[in-house]
Amino acid sequence: MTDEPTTPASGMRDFLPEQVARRNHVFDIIRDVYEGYGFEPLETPSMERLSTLLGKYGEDEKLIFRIMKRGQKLQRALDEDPSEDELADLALRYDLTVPLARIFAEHGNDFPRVFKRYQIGPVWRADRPQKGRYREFYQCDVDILGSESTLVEAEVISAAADALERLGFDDFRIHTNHRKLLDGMMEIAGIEQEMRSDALVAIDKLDKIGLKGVVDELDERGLSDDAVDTLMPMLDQGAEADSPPFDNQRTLQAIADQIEQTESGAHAVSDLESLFRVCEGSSAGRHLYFDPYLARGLSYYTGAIFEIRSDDFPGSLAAGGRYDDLVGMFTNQDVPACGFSLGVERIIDLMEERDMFDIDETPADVMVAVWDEDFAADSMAIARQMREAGLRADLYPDDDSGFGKQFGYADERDIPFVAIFAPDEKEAGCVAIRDMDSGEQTEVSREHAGEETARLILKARD
RNA sequence: GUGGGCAUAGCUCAGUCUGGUUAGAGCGCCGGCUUGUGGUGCCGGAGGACGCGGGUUCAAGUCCCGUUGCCCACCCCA
Repeated sequence: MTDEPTTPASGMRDFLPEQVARRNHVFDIIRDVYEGYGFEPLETPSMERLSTLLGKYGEDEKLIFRIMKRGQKLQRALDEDPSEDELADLALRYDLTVPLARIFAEHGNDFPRVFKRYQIGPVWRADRPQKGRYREFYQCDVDILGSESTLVEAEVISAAADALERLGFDDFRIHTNHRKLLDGMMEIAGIEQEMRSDALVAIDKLDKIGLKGVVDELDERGLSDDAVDTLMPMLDQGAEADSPPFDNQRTLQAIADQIEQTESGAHAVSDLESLFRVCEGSSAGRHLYFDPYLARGLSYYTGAIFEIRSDDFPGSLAAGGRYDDLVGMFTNQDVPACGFSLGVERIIDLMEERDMFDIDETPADVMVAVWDEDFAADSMAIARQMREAGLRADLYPDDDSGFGKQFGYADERDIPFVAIFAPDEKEAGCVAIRDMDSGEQTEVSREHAGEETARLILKARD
């Protein structure tokens, strides 16, 4: 006995078989939907060079899990009063988007002119854990590189909306805004460039701290009263009821007149108009909610931005947007890009809370019992016949237990049938198949035990 | 990085405020009733130096200080 901890490291989780089954169920549906849109799978390593990740995320960079240099390099670094970043040369990936930009910069010529990819995998953030927030969590990303059309925005949010609907969600909103719209507003309000990201953070909090809260926070962050007085009414023209049906076009028009005097504002209005129009034909359409207060923290977004929210969950279930300059940070070429990421952990948490899982978690279709040591080879042979007939067959893992114990084991694992081959059955040349639900036993021939059992089970399921 | 809450059996928790004989419950686990047959029932059993360290006291699971871990909130984010 030692006092070594047995819980996973902070913010990390173990998954028991039942949980894995549920998670896989969710991943399977999402993958199926994404592939249905023609997205191709792409995988990148869990670790990246630290320099690849630095400078892409803004403030959040401090949450990147750094990996220390090793051996002599570490010694050398230690010798010269190093900063945290000088001690590390690698890092766990912080999201799936920046690695995508890197791989596109490397392999761009190998991809089609417009490249649609999806990726499902874990990412790591050194955040303090909290409800719906983990240090290791899966993201399910779709991204389209190489097109400036708003059709691309429409595709990625539709894929996400379809996936959510397939998982059983209905009451979610896709909050939509545009970085350039916010830029235009801030320009009109005379907010200098270096204040703008601060302003965005405050604006983004509307749903949490309310209108007055936003005004106070803008004030605290050092914006002039003039700027705040100009900015807030513009934002507020966009305020509409946050339940469907949403009249996004009208909301946009209310803002457009003023905002179109700036170049970026005009660009944003035209983008959003086009997006709203295109989406009318998509599954995202009825969920789309133009929200001028949506800002988003990540610094790489350049155009439309999105966040999916449900009233039952604090924070967002999914997020994304256009990031036309990210690939350019790795190579000279300009590659327009837009992506969307489902926060599956939060989706799964919410599904657990709402008891939305309804899946068959049985680990096997049938368990083959073992009478004694002398019958063990026969039991193995029967299990093999069952598997060859396409059944998931489990073999009782011991040869000296009574049937009572063996049935208990099958019952505990929710295995619906038990196959029995003991002296009586051997005598009769049969295998007894016990229905664990009813207790009824049916005999199948020893020779064709596989197919006959498969038929029997199939029939019982109807 | 900041604030708050919690830590007692394998699990979920009572007991702590108002210190005092062998620390409880439910569930789970093991055995028996049931030597070719489970689930339900009845009977029995195992399992805890009360997170860790120190202090106060005749006496600490209970009060005080520290520490670690987890959870929740803030910041920020999927």
